[in-house]
Amino acid sequence: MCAAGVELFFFPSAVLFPDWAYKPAWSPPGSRQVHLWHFLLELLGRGEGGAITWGSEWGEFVIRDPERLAKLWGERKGKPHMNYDKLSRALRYYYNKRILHKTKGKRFTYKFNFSKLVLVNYPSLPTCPQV
DNA sequence: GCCGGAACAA
DNA sequence: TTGTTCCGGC
Repeated sequence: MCAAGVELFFFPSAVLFPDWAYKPAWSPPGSRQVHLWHFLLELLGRGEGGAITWGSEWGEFVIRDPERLAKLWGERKGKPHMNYDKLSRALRYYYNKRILHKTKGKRFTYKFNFSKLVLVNYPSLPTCPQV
């Protein structure tokens, strides 16, 4: 079974993203770098509130309060001057990495590529030819 | 708003 | 290597 198979096996039509999927497989003692996609899944998983929510499609999410989300992200990273312009630039770098892509036409709306996230989080899993 | 190049930090 | 900062362009 490859990673995409694992994804299909463990992902039914659930509303929330499973806990194991966004928890780092290994815990670096002390200095763990919190990645943006991990932070977003944290808030989405908690149903944090107005800042960000799941969208209509599977893996799609909508940023309801961009500047508030940016402030939360800035607090997490110790970057007091973070704003949505800079946060969204980081999101755009995910396009080529195939972690995210934009839902065109929908404002503040992006979509996760979950199978890619599984590969990033669990590199020990066998890879698929065309993930 | 959204895109992506460029310089830079960690 | 993952963002952060800045920015011209559409």
